[in-house]
This record gives sequence, structure tokens and C-alpha cells, in this order.
Amino acid sequence: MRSHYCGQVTDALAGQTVHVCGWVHRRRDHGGVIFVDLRDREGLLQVVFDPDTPAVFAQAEKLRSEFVVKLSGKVRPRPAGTVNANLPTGKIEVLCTALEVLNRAETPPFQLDDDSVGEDTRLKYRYVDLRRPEMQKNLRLRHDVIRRIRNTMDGLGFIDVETPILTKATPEGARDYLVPSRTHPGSFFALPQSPQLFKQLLMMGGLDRYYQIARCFRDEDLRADRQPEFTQLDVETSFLSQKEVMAIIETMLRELFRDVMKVDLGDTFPQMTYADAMAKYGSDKPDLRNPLVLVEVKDLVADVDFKVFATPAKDPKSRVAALRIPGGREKLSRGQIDAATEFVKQYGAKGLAYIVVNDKAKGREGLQSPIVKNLHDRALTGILERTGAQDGDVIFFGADSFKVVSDALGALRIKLGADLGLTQGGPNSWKALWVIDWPMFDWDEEGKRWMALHHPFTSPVDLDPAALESKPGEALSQGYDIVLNGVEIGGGSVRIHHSELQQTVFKLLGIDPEEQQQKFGFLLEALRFGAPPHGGIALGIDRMVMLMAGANSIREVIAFPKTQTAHDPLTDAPGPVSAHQLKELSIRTALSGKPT
RNA sequence: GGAGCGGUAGUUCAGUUGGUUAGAAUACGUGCCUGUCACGCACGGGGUCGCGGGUUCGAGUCCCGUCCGCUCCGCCA
Repeated sequence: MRSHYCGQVTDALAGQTVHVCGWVHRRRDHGGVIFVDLRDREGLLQVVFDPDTPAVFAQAEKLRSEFVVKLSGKVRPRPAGTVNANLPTGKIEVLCTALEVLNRAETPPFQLDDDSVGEDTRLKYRYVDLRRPEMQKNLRLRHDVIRRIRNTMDGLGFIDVETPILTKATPEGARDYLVPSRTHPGSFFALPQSPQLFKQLLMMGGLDRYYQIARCFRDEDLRADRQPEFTQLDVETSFLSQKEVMAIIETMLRELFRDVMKVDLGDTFPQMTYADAMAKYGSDKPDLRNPLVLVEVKDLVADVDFKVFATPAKDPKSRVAALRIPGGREKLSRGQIDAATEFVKQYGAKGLAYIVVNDKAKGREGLQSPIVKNLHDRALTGILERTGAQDGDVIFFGADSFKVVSDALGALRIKLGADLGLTQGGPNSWKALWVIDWPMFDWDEEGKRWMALHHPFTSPVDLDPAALESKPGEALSQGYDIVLNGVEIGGGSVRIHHSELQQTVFKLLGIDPEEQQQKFGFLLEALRFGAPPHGGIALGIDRMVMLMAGANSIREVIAFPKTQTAHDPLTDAPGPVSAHQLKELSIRTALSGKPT
């Protein structure tokens, strides 16, 4: 006896008796006949209950939504005149001859065919939500992605090695999730922010091609594309150059998109330096589908009688940049320009200057703007030339610190590209990009110290510790990020494999020798026992699948995600624990959670 | 830590300058209908308007606080 899931019943089975399992999606009674749409992960099937079979018919009268049933019946084409190509249940139906209710169900908390249900309700009843076709599709896509990644990595000779979930707290980086130790009172494990150090140790262990589909934990505030626990493809290799690692990942991604999405990502992914990305796109993860670009006009306005521009133009740590919106005069309403001004304020900009280009040929008379009177002819001409302005364009300006201008105009570029429909290609357009030549460090004004732009184990291009220490602000790293459609889906680097250089980097980051020893002693020691040159990368699986699924949030591709406060509405985690449990862990007080 | 938007029936939402008994759709229940598929028709049940306080003769509506959800800034080496 064969069993079939209902969605797999096809024309070919016409005339045969089949056995199907599924959920009751909807029941319709009409003229003494009962119709039940049965649902499984594949789709819908119409089951008919005829009054000629009274025993089964009586059972069918009790069926409700989400009842779990198993039934047998004869597959038959719809009667003539009732077949409509647009019917969701197909040309085939099953006349039920035996019905078993495997489980009853209460009225579902929401209708499964309602796609506007609030996310909190969906998450509270995630097990119901997961039955919806969209979620089935997303999770199967995720499975497919991971399966094919494993195939590719395996084909390239990579070994999957598991690394500890209970590990050691790190002083830098994200906040750790801590786990108290019962056997070491007062001491704590940390959940890994990534398997970074373990995979480096694997290189020292001679496992020269490692990968893992690894769960990572970071106790930081959430976003649409950030969850406190997430999954990354973690990769590390020995003896390979930056170029070679990037080539492997390109191959993997190209095959993945070819096989799963039927998309060609192109033969060679373009590469862009961090400096160029910031200059042209105001972002370290440019979306190349968006044609808008930032144009530096600092030199043109250094001598204008307008402090808003002139002051930053003379400051080496500041920038004055323009963003030209082709056809902006028609496309942007006055309200949208005001909204743009408000928009850039969240990135620290104090305002947003603009020029509407009415008639270039008329010179300054042809420009409409609150700031034109403050700019001399040479500046205006230069700006129009350099931005390539045409009649009908709007040019926005940012003048502030390098970071504020880049952040503000970079974000405005993305927003207007989307709002005005300038971004090319739509959902089926894919633009991959490597961002390379990252600075090693970024100066933290508040902490008065250098911060690693990538992470503290990233190798500088120049391996001489003395050179690094003399000019840390100018050092470039052997780091690389992979960006897809403006989303950072991964980042990696060639690592430091000399103990002295690693200590120098720690020192520059303000980690004194004692703390180095306490937190990273095992790494420094391992580096002394024959560490091969090594490097790798980590790719965010959740983000990649989110992009492939066309979803707006990684929660849509995670079976049981958490809300913005890192709460799980389904299990109500995190929750209080008993006083007994706390006592065993040598924890005296719980500040808010009442012991139960 | 901060900004914005939201919270009204199981669900999705409406609710006017503060004014009678808070509505619609859908879901749910009962009945009718001989092939329906967003079936249709009739009737019915269903509400601490997130929570607390305040203003007022009177609050879903105004004010303050608070909790929750979402988006973003900070944060995420």
C-alpha cells in the first residue's frame, strides 16, 4: 500500500485509489456534498464527500480547519463543466471512501491564507505560521542553499569540523552571551560570536581546508537583518592568498546562484577599494544596481563665502560632496525634498543643501536654490561640470565630517534610488562586489584608541610590526568583504600568523600584555608553534537566503526567530529560573526575574 | 541609550471637533442550498479599545507614564 501526500496527487493517478495525509484547509458544503481542501507542503487537493457514502459523510461533517486527517479515496477528474484552469485545487479530485481524523484542532489563531497577519501573532504561533506556503518555501530554499554549499565545499576538499559552543569570553567585539559554570563558581563560558579563533587553531592543526555551517551569538540590539543568534558559512584555509580565497568563494557563490536561482552572477566579481566605495557611494557596501554616485566638491568650495561649505572644505577630516538626482525636479516633490532633509538628520547631518537645475545655459540665473547666492561662479560651474548636471536635475549637498557626509548621502542615495525607481533590474537583478584594501584601524575619539575595522586577527598588507606601529592610521589590511545588492553577506581576511605582529596589533588596540596573555595567551602560544599562513571568510547564511527569497527580514528565513527585544514570543524565553538553579551556579541574585 | 510609526472582536482594520448601546470584513456557531473552490443566503455569539494614572459632566479619542511590536540611529571588533 502506497501513501501519497495530497499535493503529489496528479492526473497520472486518475482512476486509482490513493491514501493521503494533510491538514484541512477549508470545508465547503454545497447542495448536500461536502468539499474539503486538503493541504500539505506541496499545495492543495480537493476531496469530495458524497452522501452516498453515509458513514464517511457523517465524519466529514465534523471536519474543521487544521484538523489532521488521513484518508483514502478514488482519484478522478472533475466532472465536466466544473473544471476551471484557475482553480487552486487542480483538475483532479479525490472522492473519499475512508477517513481517519488523526488529530482535532482548535480554530486556528489566524487564517493561513491571510498574508497580512501581524508578525507578533505569527511568531507566537510560529508552528501554525510555518504551514503557510511562503514559510515552507523559504525554509526549503534555506535547506537547498546549505545542501549545495556543503556539496561545493566538499568537492573542493574542505572538511566540516565542529567547534565549541561553550567557549571563552572575548574582551573586544560584540557583547557576549554568558553561561555560568557550575563546576567553576564565579566563572563563565561565552557563546561564540564566531568560531574565529578555533578555525585559526585548526589551521595550526593541519586541517588546511575547514568549513562549518556555524551558529554564532552576539548580544547586541537587533535589526531586520540582525538576530542574536545567526548562521554563517565559516571557512578557513592555509597557504592560500587573499586572491585564492576570494576565487574559491566566487566559485561557490556562482554555482549556488546558478543551481538554486538560475542566476548568472558573472565570471569575475568586480572589486573596489574601501576608499573608493566610501568616496563614490558613501558606504562600505555599495549597491551597484543603484546608478547614483557621490561626487567630491571639496576643492571647489574651499574659498566660498559660505561657512557651511567652506569650513569642512578646509578640514582634512571632513568632506563636501554632491549627489545628483537625474530628473529630480520632476521626480521629487517639495515635500520629498523636505523629507530628505529630515532623513539625513538621523545620520548626524545638520541640513541638506540642494540646487535645482532649471536651465544650465543661463548660469546662476538658471539655478534654483537657497544656497546659490553664497557660491561664486567658479564653484557653481565646477559643481555643474563635475556632477554632469543636466537641466531638470536636483543636486543635494553634504558638508560635515567625512563620516557624517558619507553616511548621510550614502543612505540618501539608497533611499532615493528605491523611492524614485532608479535602482536597476528589480528583484531579479544581482550585483556582487568585493570591497578590498580596508584600513587596519579606525580612530575612536571617545575611547582615544585605535579600533580594528575588521577584527584584531586580520593581517596588515605590510607584515613589519615596526611599520605598523609607526603609522597605524595609514595601514591597509588584507581584509575583504563580499557585498550582494548592497547587503554585506560576508567578510574575511588573511590572518596574522606571527606572534610578534599579533602582539603589536593587540598593543595598538589598547590591550596590554597582561590582558593579551589572559584572553589570548593560547593563540599567541599557538602562533609560536609553527602556524602556517592562513586566511578565510565567513558568509551570513540568513542574509543570503533572505536576499534569495526576496524577503525583507532574516526572520522570514529563520524557523524560530526572536523579536527586536531578543524575546521569543513562542516559548517566552528568556525567562526566570529557580532559586535552586541559581544557587547551584553560585549566583546569588537575579535582579529582575523572580525565582520560581 | 535615542528617534519615528503602531497596539480597538480570533484575524485584518475603520472609528469625525471628546458625546447614545464601539462598527465592517473575515473567522467562529446554527440553519438553508444537488458541483463548490474568496461559494451563496439567513440568523447568532464574540470587546478590560495594551496597561496604569490624570484632565473632564463624559475618554477608544486629549495629557503623563509604562509595556509590547516594527523600522532606523547608537551598538554589531
